[in-house]
Amino acid sequence: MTLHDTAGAAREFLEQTGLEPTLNRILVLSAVVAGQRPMTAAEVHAEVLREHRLNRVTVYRILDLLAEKGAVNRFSTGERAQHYCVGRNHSHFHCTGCGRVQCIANEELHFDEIAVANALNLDVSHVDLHLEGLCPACARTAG
Amino acid sequence: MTLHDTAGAAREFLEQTGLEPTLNRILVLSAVVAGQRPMTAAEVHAEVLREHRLNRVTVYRILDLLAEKGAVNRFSTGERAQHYCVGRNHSHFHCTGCGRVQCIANEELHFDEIAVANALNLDVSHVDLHLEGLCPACARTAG
DNA sequence: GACAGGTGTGCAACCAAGTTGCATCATGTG
DNA sequence: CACATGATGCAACTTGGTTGCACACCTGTC
Repeated sequence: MTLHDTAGAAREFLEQTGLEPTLNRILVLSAVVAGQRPMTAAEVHAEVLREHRLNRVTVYRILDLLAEKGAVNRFSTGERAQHYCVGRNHSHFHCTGCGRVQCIANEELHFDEIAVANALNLDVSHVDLHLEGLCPACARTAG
Repeated sequence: MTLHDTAGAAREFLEQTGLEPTLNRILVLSAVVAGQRPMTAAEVHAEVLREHRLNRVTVYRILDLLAEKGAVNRFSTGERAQHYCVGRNHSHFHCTGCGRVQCIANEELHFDEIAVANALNLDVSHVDLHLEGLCPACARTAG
């Protein structure tokens, strides 16, 4: 998948959300959508740079905006950099061997996000389940 | 609870784990144990400094060591600083209003950490459930 | 067409959290 | 005592992210 494949949807989303669909925003959102796994801001920047030059500060600002509008999820793996991805009802597996992060459907984990959010008498707006361990490839090498 | 109340147990833990029970280590571990909620490295440092001077780098190194040995949990809230706490089978609630973080028993959330860890055919060593929202006090102010 | 106001972007400087390299000190062992 | 080992302090550095400010561009009004 390339940025071009996802640019249309990205543009559409921006318009619907009332954000001006500037080229930078379209490309940043497209990059996140096109990415096969959660990406850091630096990775998004590098990806967009392949076809259009823009400042890294702009990437941060756009990602902030998109996260705030709910277009992308922002989460932290415990490493320094935040990660960004799209989609709902999933959690993240972080391989401590190679550092890669992947999304895993909550269904597959038999994890009910809503139930957990409602279990407390607290105003929970966001639930984030983070799994850490070794991916199959790293487990083979380590084992 | 003060550092002195927890120092004995801290010393004992260090000895059992084969770590030299230096004063710095005892005080750092005591501070985390005595803390009512998860603390950042800077908070631990400040707490220990109240009664004994030590370098912030030493705090980072000791916390690393303790996390590695399993004496403390290290986790990330999405803010920049890592948080440290003790105890097992609990998750964390992060108030986006006041920034405070608190531990919540997994039982109370009806969350089965082990089941989630075993749901996948992956080598999961660590599960971390992060809840975000408004604590009662902040919800009152905001609402 | 001139001009005001708002928004998006670039650039340089900055900041906070954490890390690294190296000197020093304490402790233990032959 | 000589030497090795581990803990600590200190300064410098790195990384990811943020801020302040200038400028470009668009839109609406006169």
